[in-house]
Amino acid sequence: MLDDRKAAILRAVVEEYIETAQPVGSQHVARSRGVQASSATVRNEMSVLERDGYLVQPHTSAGRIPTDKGYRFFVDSLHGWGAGQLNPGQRAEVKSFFTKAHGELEHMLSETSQLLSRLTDHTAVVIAPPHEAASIRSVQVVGLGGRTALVVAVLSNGSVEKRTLELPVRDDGTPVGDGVVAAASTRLAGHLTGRTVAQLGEVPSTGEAMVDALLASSMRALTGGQDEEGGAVFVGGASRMANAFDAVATVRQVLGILEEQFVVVTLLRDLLDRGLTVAIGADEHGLTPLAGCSVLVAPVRGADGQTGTIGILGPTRMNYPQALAAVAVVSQRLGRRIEEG
Amino acid sequence: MLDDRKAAILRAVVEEYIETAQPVGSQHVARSRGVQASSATVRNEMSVLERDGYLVQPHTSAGRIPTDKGYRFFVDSLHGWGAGQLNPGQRAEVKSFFTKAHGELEHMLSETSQLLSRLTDHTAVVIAPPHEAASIRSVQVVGLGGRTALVVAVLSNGSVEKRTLELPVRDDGTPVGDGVVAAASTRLAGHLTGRTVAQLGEVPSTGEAMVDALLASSMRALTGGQDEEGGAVFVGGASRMANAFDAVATVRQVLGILEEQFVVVTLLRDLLDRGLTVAIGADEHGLTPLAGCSVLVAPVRGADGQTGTIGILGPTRMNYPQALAAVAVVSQRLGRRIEEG
DNA sequence: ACCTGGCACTCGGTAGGATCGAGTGCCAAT
DNA sequence: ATTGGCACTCGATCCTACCGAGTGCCAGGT
Repeated sequence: MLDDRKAAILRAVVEEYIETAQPVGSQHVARSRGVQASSATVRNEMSVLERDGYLVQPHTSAGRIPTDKGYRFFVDSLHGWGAGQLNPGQRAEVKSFFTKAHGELEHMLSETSQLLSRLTDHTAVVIAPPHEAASIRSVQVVGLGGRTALVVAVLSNGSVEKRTLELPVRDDGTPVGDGVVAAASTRLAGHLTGRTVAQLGEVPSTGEAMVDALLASSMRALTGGQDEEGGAVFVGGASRMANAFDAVATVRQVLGILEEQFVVVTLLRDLLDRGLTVAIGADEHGLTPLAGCSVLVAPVRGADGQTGTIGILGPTRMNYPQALAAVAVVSQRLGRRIEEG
Repeated sequence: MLDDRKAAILRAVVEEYIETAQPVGSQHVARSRGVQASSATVRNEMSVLERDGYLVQPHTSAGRIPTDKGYRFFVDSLHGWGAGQLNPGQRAEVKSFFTKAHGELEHMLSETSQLLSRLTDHTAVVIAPPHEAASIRSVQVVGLGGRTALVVAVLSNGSVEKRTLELPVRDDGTPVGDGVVAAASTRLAGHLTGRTVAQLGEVPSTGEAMVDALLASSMRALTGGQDEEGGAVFVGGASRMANAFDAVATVRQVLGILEEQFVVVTLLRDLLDRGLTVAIGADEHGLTPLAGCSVLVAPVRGADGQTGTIGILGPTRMNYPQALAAVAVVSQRLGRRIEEG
């Protein structure tokens, strides 16, 4: 693909550009270790790299900047060679975070997104594991006093799903009473407890019309709301996006995307499905408003093979080794932590 | 305080500055309707207004810009005179939103924050009503399979509280079984159902040690986590903050504040307590990182006298009449909607 | 055949200077 | 007390010159 020297030069350019955000010239590259050549030679090589699409010049007689393809080569060559390490302070931070972590899953995931953001100084995203595989530990129908009731399901992974529904009304126009609600509740519990969310099945008729009606709407509520497709999204450190770009318009655009949870979830899931861990630029992740951004993902494997997702979003010129290391270690420890419950 | 002409001039300056974001000069003011004077007179008046702290000049021989004090006078004079109206399109949007609104409270509040943000083109905040006043409709302890269990409480306002806890262990080191969990669950339900969250009281001893231990830790979990003080925070349209300022550093700072839920909640609650509906600049809202920002709040009164909060956050040079109108109508309709359940 | 030092050239960025014009402050006249 | 007039200020804009990092290319060396 690229001979050793070209690769070394390209790596040097990427590294320096990531650090300085300035176009890098042949002299700097020639001086950098790992490259054994005069600036003139480097110039020649760089012009070839440019012709091959790894570098661009912002304008004639300026240094070179990596293209998305350039970054891609960089991270690929990185991937093989063993990623970077977190510095000791960060390692300690991660460790103390996960030993102190406790309480609600949601809360912990939210905190995790902030941790990851702090580690990388970029925006982090954490997506809770979907609960398709989880089994139902308890279901309950609770009347709320008015015409409305709530179906509450507790899942084996500790999450709680709830749906509101309208109580069926009797012929005289009044909603059904506590007795009917209780009957439906126990019957629902009897038939659904232990099943997985994915396969709820049917609850056989009781013979009592009102109870059946309530059961039906409960089931509808439970299965209906499910289409959210995967768990909640936690975005941490969105404000750090403002460090990444100096055009306020760009910041706006990126933040706009981050507000659309659906888009974010789809993006990360899609990348995982494609087996990518890092997507560089719009060509790879497919979101034109995120041109100039890279996305980094990792699955979080807990028990039961259910997987959550974590990722970070930053400018294409981000510190990939550091970010990859952070994502890797956090995904690993978070997975372990979830497994423990 | 200010004679009529000065007031009119000040108003004219504020209005034009809000619209154009440019320092406004005496000629523009003289030409604006509501002011009957030559530009020379306006100049004299404006220099008085500047001496009194209502206006500033960014630099000599430039137009004037309102100070926070100037904005304050403006919104006060507005307040008396009857705020602005939403335009018909926006009215329609609000109406259709609240007729279509359905489902989970949380989901609706989140959507509402986005609605409010869309209406005002600023960042909106919605805080769910605290559930101190709500009564408990159902409590349940559910074992999760490992050493952990979940206490789930359904409240009369439709919200669900859950806390994880460690199951007590028997002498032989194994966690207590389903029987104990069930016993604790029913006992808990018996004693707490119907009470308000604020006054949970004590659950009398059962005589069985394991059950008592589980009851105790359940109660600790229920009362302990309560300190979150008020409901969840929903921030809508944070990305619009990037429209308000063109210094990326400012945007960063403001977004940073928005990420600290506690600060946001405290801010809005504090303003409500002080009886303010609009706080202009750091002097009034007290957050130096939000210098150059105004905060607009309104309570959302639902049933039971429990109140949520909505607010918007924007640059001091925001369209106050429009924003006030939007906040007012949304708070009103949201309150009504919540009351209905 | 490949590197490398040397050299002319390019072009963005910065600094200095001239000009423009919106806006002010002040004064004298009404 | 108000207003027209006038000199003055000062940011914004434009132009020019210049600097320097960087390039492309060539000719000489290994």
